[in-house]
Amino acid sequence: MTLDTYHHGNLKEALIFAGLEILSEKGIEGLSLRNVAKRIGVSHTAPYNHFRDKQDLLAAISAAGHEQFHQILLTTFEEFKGKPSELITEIAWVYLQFAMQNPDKFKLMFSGALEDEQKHPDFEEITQKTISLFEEIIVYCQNKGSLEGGNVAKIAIKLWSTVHGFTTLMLENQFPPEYLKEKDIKELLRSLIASYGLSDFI
Amino acid sequence: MTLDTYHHGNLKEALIFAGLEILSEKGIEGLSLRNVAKRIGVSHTAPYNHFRDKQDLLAAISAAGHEQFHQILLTTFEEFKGKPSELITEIAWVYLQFAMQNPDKFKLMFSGALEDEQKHPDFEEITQKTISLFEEIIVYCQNKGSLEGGNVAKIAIKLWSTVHGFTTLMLENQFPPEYLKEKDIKELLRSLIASYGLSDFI
DNA sequence: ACCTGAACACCGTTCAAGT
DNA sequence: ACCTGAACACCGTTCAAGT
Repeated sequence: MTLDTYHHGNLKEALIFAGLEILSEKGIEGLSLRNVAKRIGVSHTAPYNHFRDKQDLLAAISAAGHEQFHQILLTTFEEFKGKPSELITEIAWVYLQFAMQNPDKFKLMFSGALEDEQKHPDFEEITQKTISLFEEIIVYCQNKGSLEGGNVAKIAIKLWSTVHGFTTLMLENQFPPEYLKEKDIKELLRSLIASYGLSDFI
Repeated sequence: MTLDTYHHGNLKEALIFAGLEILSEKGIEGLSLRNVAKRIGVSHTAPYNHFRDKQDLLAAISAAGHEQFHQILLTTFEEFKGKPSELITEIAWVYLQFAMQNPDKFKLMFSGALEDEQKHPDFEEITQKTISLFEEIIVYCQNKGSLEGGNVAKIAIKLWSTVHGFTTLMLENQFPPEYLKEKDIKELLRSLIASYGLSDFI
């Protein structure tokens, strides 16, 4: 109606940000195109000027989540470079924490709401960047002697599978209560990945 | 209209079966209450006589999937009791295969489309049965010396996390292509869980 | 007890129209 | 180039009504 709703300027970024808000407030079920449009006071068809369809908006929101996730991992890497024997455990710990603190964001990022990911280059790029960071951390730990040697891809698959599996099973409440009674979760995580050859200890 | 659509008899089972069909044909996105009702020629409100809401139908469909999954695991256990050193690998292999062959069924079963699972006793029961089977297999392998000793719950968490993580990451195409170029997947799975102390080999 | 049809408040998407 | 509003085909859910 009035001019300030017109030519919003950075409508695209506003839509992504609103999407992240709705995601944490109402979950992935409550995230609709009409919802995010209404939140920033724009017609429900306006998003189509910036996104091909809902999938395209979801990919952008997911990519924003991956940017945040990558930043957290990078910070943890820098922080624990001096303690290589604790580094992998710490990475696993922030992985789990990110998922528990942002459950719906994490689900959107990793569980396949995105069907044709290759169609969204921004998403592909940040995802590849995180995988490269994972590999960098693995090689760093190998050189410091706190992780078994050998093929990096194979160790990446092992560690990532273990941590991701534990995280998703925790997130979806699949573990029976008696599995989690014993110790604190961080200690459990540490023992999970201890099998992968932490040769020297603290 | 005519009498044969009336008093369908076993409408509840028919709805669950139709749901499983739609799930494998059109995926989880294409599974709606109106959809499954239409498939068996009943009004779109008829399901409400047998299910509280859509969640309740989804829980029943998921439970049916878990029944099938449990049967597969049980068969594999019986089949490989004579080869304890291969048993865990074989269980992991059918776990992965079930997921790859029934992707949307697997996602419905494990990724949290069900929110309040404790409200669905059938679902809870079959899920607990499968976990008990897992534990039974672990203890069997421990006694045969093909798996490390120690707390069963902890080993269950380890193995399940690894296999489930690998499976979901495979399912969602999260691994970059170069991770999977090397060898065949079953060999990769075997090496993934080899760290968990397969003391004697074939 | 079990099923139907109208009704309501939501969706994603397309399209002609406005600036 | 960017935004709007009507329109269409779908949803889940409720409710009065039928047998």
